[in-house]
Amino acid sequence: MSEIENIKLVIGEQPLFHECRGELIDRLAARGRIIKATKGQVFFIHSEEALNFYVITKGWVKLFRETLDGTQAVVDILPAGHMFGETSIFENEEYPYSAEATEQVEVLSLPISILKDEINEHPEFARSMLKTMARYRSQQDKEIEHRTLQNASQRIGCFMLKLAEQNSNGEVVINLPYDKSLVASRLGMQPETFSRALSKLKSATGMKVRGGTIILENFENLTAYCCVACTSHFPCKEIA
Amino acid sequence: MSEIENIKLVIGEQPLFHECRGELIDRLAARGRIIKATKGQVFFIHSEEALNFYVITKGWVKLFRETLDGTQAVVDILPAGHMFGETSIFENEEYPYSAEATEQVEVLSLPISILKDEINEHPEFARSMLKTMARYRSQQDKEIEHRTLQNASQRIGCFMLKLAEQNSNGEVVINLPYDKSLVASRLGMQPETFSRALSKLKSATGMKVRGGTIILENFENLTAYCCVACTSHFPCKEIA
DNA sequence: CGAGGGTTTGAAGTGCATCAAATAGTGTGG
DNA sequence: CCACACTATTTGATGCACTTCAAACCCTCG
Repeated sequence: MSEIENIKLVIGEQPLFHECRGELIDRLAARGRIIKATKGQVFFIHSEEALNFYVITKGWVKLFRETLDGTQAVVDILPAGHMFGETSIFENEEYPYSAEATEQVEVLSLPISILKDEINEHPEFARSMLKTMARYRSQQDKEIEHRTLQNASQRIGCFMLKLAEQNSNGEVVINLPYDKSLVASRLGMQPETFSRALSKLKSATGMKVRGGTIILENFENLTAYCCVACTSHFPCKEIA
Repeated sequence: MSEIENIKLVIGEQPLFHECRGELIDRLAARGRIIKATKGQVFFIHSEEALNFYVITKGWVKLFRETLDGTQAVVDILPAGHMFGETSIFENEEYPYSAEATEQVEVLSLPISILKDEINEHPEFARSMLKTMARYRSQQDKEIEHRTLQNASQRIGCFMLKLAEQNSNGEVVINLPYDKSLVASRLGMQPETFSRALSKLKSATGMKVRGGTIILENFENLTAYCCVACTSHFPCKEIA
């Protein structure tokens, strides 16, 4: 498959571009570039001039900001299928955070100017962007809430619930998508705290932990533990 | 002035409606209602069906969510000129939080269906909503960051910086817009913590506190203290 | 003046961070 | 396939920041 065809495919899978005509897809694809990155590679840094936005096609990308003394705050860690850097159109053309690969990552880079034109010219596109943004916003709202109402173990449990799948035995299986210390930073805690909080969670819910795989008899053990300190009702995995 | 005229005036002042033609303003005004509320009065509660959105014309409105046991997380506290409940169009027609008056408050209530129509029919409107939402989002992002990187005193200082005005003597004057305990909840801390953190801030920066009024020799004392633990550079009061 | 909220202060407890060190896990080259 | 090097994770000990509960204080307003 040619690179262009590949790019078209990737773009076509984006919910944001679902309502777009083929003509736009062609235009985007013509100017897109696939970038392969290895762990730690930086795509752009905070407040740099924003020329491109990115669509993740493989791996996980960490968004973060850091203070002068190097302490960093993780904004989010995004999986394949998500975009980043696209909000720069609203932020004086500057990236609002830094972005780096957490492992072997593949992204599609697209010029941000196209986005802007598209918003102005195609109302359906603006609408679909509005929807995407609203969804993300309500997720971030919840994030703030969790940081104030939940303790470390509950945040971990809540994070797991969003990843949980029920297997054929009726057991709940959870696979952490990346390193524990990365999960820790995503949840705003130290790796040491994560480790200790996880063992507390383990003894509270009877879950079995082996590396990044967690097995649990049923959801209830976990929801009873976590969702007490949350204002939403389980099931709440409206990530889509 | 008639109520309708009054309502039109209020709507006209909303950045969100700046680009809208008079015809829409008329339509909105015809269906708007002014509501006066006293302290503690609830406009709507979390997950209730969303029929109206609101524009604050006087006073402050607290947005919050609460867990089953009554613990509450303050999402935001909004001043006159801001809207709330408007994001429900993207949240299955449910309010994503509860809203109550923090004091004597006046709001304009408008049917949410109009918003939805407007987005679909007028691209400029969708764009302006997109911009509003993006701005708010970057604010909330910063909020998350502050909760992880700043301690209580720094959060208070940062909150003050956004309210600071320089007076004719070159002094910096800050007036807390509402009760200290409300500020505390807005910043995600207990009133007691606020009180103690404020005195620490006082001795660290040499500020003078009398009730809700704070006077400071210059910005630098405060920025040096707070902005160390932030990834943005002062001045950062891009609230608009 | 007195009632009631808001605010401050004190004492004690909890949770998370930090620093340091041990252990488990992973991938590499021999 | 093993040993080594390196990283991720766990564990321990200690300290600090914030919370909690309790009580005093202050301020305002009827």
